[in-house]
Amino acid sequence: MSKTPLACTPHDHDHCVSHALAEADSLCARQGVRLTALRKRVLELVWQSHRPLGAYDILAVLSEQDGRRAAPPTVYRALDFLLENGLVHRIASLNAFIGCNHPEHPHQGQFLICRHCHTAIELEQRAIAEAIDCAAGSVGFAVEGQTVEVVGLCSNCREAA
Amino acid sequence: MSKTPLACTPHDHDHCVSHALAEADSLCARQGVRLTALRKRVLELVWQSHRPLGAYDILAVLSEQDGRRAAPPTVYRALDFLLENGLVHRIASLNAFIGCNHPEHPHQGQFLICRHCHTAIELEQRAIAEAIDCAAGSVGFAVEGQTVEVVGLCSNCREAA
DNA sequence: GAGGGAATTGGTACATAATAACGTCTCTAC
DNA sequence: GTAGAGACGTTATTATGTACCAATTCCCTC
Repeated sequence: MSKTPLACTPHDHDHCVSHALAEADSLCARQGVRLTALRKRVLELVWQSHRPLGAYDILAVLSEQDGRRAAPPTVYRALDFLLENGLVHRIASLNAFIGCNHPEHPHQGQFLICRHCHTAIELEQRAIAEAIDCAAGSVGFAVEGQTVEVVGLCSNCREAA
Repeated sequence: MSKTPLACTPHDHDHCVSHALAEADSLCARQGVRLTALRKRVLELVWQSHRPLGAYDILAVLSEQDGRRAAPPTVYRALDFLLENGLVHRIASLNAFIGCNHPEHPHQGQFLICRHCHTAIELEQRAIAEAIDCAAGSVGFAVEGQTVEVVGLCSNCREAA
């Protein structure tokens, strides 16, 4: 995992991570579910990375940096919890996870993934979701979940190229 | 792999598979690429299944039914070829492959995947693609590839439920 | 504070998905 | 017919994800 240049300054980023963690805390409290130390740490790692993070990347940090004796199920359980409670999203095309920008309301985001810097931007465009619902409805299909993942070049990397 | 009830009669289905294979033949001839026996067989297997088929499912058929000594790379190479030439699509959320309905022109379909019967329906809605392009464009993101995979209940399974 | 049940985590083993690397064969153009 | 490219066989390995059971922790009740 090489470090990616961050879009915001380190200070901004730290702030935004701690904000996300605080919001997760209050959200879990309201839902009556437990954001344990392990789960919080996994959430922090996912948020600290601007690029989607693989389960085994998380596992490596827990083992090597935190000195925790962790095996795959430990990480996947934490990720399952975070997914269920809308705190992270899974990017199917990358087998990776990313922090959710709007955990306060249930939704399924759309993602723009830069093939160069690997940053993922979360969108939440009703127009996209509606176009899908409409097309599905016209063939009698009842939508339950949408996966929208777009690969390309982000504006920064376009300029650099 | 349990058999799924087919949307069309077996005869129709056989017809549609052989039609797809014939079209693939002529398409490859036009492109100057070789649709070898192995590649054609893999394409046939993918087409015969209404549900997306995993690489290892294909591998099992090649080994057990065809008696061919096949290992994973054999299957993945054939699938790579078929993907490159637009003859099959990959469903990222299922790690599986499905025959392309419109191989004659390059495109990336959208897929409706029934969680009950596991059938996948390919859409090709410009409205969806355009909604995505538009949203991406507004943040300066240059789209190169779209993954749209929708899970839910198909009309047959809704009625049955 | 003690007991008990549920939730959480630790840990092993395994299942599934995909690729690397190298050798051999086959097809085709010349 | 032969050289070169492309296709396939083969072995090994990496990457991703899950089943299962044991040990621990948390929280509620008494």
